[in-house]
Amino acid sequence: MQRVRLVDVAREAGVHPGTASRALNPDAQGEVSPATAQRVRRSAEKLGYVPNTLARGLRTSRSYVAALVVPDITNPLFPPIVRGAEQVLTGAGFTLVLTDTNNGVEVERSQIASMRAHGIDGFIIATATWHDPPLDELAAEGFPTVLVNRRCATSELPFVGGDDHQGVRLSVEHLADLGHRDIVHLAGPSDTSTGRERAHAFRAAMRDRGLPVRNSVLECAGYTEEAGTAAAVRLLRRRRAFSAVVAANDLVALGVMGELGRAGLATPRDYSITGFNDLAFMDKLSPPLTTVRVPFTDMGAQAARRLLDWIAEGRPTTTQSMLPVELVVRGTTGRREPLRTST
Amino acid sequence: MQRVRLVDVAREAGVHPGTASRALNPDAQGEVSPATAQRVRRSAEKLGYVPNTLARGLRTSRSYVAALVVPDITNPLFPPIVRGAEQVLTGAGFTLVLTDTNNGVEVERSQIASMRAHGIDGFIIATATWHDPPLDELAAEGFPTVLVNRRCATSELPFVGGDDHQGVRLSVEHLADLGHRDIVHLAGPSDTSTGRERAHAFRAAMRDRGLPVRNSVLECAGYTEEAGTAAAVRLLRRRRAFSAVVAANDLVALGVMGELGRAGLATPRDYSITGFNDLAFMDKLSPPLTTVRVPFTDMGAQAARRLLDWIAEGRPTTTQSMLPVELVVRGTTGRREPLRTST
DNA sequence: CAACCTCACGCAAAGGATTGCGCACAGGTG
DNA sequence: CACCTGTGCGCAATCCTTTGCGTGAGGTTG
Repeated sequence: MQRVRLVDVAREAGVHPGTASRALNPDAQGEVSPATAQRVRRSAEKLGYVPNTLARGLRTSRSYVAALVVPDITNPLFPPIVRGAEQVLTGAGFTLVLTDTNNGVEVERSQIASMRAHGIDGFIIATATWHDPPLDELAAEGFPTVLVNRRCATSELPFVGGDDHQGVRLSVEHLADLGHRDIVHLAGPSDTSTGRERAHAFRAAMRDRGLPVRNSVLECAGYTEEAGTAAAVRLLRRRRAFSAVVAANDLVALGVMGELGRAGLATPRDYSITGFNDLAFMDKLSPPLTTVRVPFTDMGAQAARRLLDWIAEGRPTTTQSMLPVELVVRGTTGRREPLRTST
Repeated sequence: MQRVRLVDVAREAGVHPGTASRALNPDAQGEVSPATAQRVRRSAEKLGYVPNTLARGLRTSRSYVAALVVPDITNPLFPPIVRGAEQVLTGAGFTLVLTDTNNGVEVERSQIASMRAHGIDGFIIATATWHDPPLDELAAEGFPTVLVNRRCATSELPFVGGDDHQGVRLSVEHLADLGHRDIVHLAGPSDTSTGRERAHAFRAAMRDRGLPVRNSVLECAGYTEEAGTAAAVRLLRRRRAFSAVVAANDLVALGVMGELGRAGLATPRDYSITGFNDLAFMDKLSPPLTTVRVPFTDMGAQAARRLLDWIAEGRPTTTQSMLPVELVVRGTTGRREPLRTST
């Protein structure tokens, strides 16, 4: 275990533990003479003193630990967020605890409780659903919490995410510029803010371009490839013409492309499709996916900074912030060709 | 903060805090009458008591926190490991702290120190380099630590990884079966166990098939796409015939395919190539990558179990364990065609 | 020279849970 | 009825650091 305690350092330096504490604590520099401080620091170094963060936390009720809650770390959009947050946090002397709820709201609740018992200083939450009681509770208590990527309906918690509206608008306009009129949106689940807002933005963008919006939105069961596949099945079954699809995200797009491919439809020949997120390797598909790039690393980093600010200031500093996104045009979007309906 | 303390529960139940502690602690069930225990538990529930893990940890020097150290969470091979470990850990009432060293050995050292100051109970390390002093230190102190994916030369720390030998052997034999003789291995960095061992396995497998091994191994600077690109440049510059390459991992393979493609060489027409790891989306490339599938989620889970065992038993339970891997044959390997040298 | 101020440091409590030790009481035995 | 055993529980120390308060020495001012 940790053999050397503050007392040991104090004894070595010939001072009282309290003095040693002050000497080592930058915030209390003024309260101890430079000479003594120097001596204490030297002793600490000599003995290899490492403060016991638990004991400190017990006294100060500050643990310098922040928790990041993700729905599924295996989904490639989260690692960059984790990384961005981790860099900022450790840069500020904080430690990151990570928890993966496996998309379970019950797990989310219990994990949040457990983390709080561990005395963490704040949360970064990437699992927000549109109605999310545990988060409302956090918000009500004023516990430092910032939402990332997704937000929820009610709470006034600070949020940092990508500019979904802009991303969808860019996609729609790009497709419209290519001559597409019958564009469908395979929306994300409506219990997520991203699902709702992208769908909303889609309708708005379509209307602005004078394109038909009736029955142009299908909701997917999740942000997964399987959900995309299922949505594509429904899409084909409708026997309704479409020449382009705006997918809720890259994974959904992948599922759609797979299913449509099985039905004999190829992109960009038979239809155009856009994704969202620009996950790793999306440029290596064939054809490479046209999608919206979201600065996830920045998102994680910003969320962490917001959280740190809140912890330092004692109250939330900003509310919502949207990071700019960018449409990256690749191979899955092309000029609209004479319509071909499904088999 | 946490309003309700053990004292509050004790008062509510009309007992001494010490008794309340025992009543709530499963390990001390025998020391308190069932009736009292019942009453205390009821009070605890009624008040919504959540034990303060810091205070408990301070006394017991057990924090129920384990740390996972990865070199770069953004590398798609790590998220599954994280996930596997996280599931097992939280299942056992543990919390996972994650730290990303950004491939820096100095960061690794400081993070390990910082984590220990936080009183964590053990480490799962995925950053091991072949010579890794911080790990030797951990090993020497007998601090619960298990290595995952990579191990190091010296330490006797428990290790769980994929069966690199088997993976490489399967790749080589597959290529040999397709008629390839001039196979090169683009090895991983020799300061990683995976780099060394895959290279070793490659030579052994080649020899066993009676294939030439002289100058057949080139070391890459890292496990990245860029390193693969650089290696491919060197490969072409040698102007030495080859018809197949066994890449150190998928990322390297991707880099190689990119560079060789720029030189006018296509797979599987002009050369065959195998990867290692079977990252997400590798089946969606064109052509889809032939590679070795490694059970990363299991790996993470097993590593976590080993760690938990060690913590519970007070000493390491097993030493090395290799998980079986599997060659998944896809589109980047084909029959050897008449050789074409580079431009 | 006395009264007062400042600065540096010591003292001890606090933070919340665990646990070894010992006491008291209930039940059993001679 | 007296004594003994065992069980259930209370007491207080402990884990380690931080911090409000107090004290003494040394210096300044009237």
